[in-house]
Amino acid sequence: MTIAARLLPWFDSHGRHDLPWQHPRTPYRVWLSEIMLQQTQVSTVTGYFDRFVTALPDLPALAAAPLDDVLALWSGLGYYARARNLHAAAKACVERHGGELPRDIDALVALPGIGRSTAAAILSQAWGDRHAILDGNVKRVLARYHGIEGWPGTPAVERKLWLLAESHTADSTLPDARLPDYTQAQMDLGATLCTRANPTCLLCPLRDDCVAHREGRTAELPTPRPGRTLPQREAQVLWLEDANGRILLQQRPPAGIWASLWTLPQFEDADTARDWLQKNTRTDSTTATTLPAIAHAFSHYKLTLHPHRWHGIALRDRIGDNESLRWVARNELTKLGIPAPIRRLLDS
DNA sequence: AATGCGGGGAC
DNA sequence: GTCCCAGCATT
Repeated sequence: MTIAARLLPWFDSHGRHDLPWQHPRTPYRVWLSEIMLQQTQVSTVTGYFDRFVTALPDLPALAAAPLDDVLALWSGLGYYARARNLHAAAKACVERHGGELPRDIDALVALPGIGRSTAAAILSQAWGDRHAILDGNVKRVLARYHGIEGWPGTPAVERKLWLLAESHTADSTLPDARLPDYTQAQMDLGATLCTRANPTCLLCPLRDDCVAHREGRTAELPTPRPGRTLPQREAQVLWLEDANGRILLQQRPPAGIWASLWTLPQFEDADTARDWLQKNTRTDSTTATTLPAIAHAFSHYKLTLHPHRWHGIALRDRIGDNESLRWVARNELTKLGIPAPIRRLLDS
């Protein structure tokens, strides 16, 4: 029996049919959900999704919104390039595609933030077009089902998996009308049964034909990523408040970590922070409180933040040579894109 | 082909 | 603590 033949009946009774983007399942909502779900789990996304579509219910609304609004709606979700690309893609659709997402794989991939798998997921779910997806779930399912060796992050292994995914999607017994369900079913299987740790093979519709299950190797496949030790970095952050309780925020550079987001002024070491403070503020009659350090992990390094809080700060008249500093009232913080650990700190 | 890019859930 | 998640863009 084919994968689709086993998967579809399982999906009908055990798949997820109540995800927010399934009702209604419009191209815009499918697209937004796919972008939010890149490297992000469903449980994390649902709250952000509802808030986002309430604020920006369709593609033209997204295209017309200021980027700052989009980043504020994204604040805390991570990988902020997704939000910038989403916004840019919406604008491109208004200019080039009449305000709608194109129903074409190449036109979709040409949009920023949409790669091969995301384009396929949009086309198959929104329109029922026959395209294979290859996300983390499908990679894990196929690596086990076929007993594919090697870390799926390597191009050679990924090539293999794409070919397998395409051959299963080409199944002639898989009706056109069921492409949205087949696509969803693959992800549901990976997310609910064929999980990374402790998969529930007992309930799996594919287990009779699964190489990893047959050979007792589900714990070894897919091959894990080679280990890395993450470098450790430190930074000082200044939490400055003026006499009115407003907080001084600084917009980060357009590239790099937390690009274009608003954070507390951040420095590599205490000396640099002190110099900046003396040059740009009048701190004569104030004293600092040093707050507990904050540990934060990125995918490629660890960062320890050392916050220092000052009250009653006034800036000197001539302040630096850029426009990236802004006094922000506490109740205005929700309107800005602020990294999660900084927002947590300010809310504490 | 390798690296940069967040935040949190699961263990 | 570690690992990795509905990946893509850049180099």
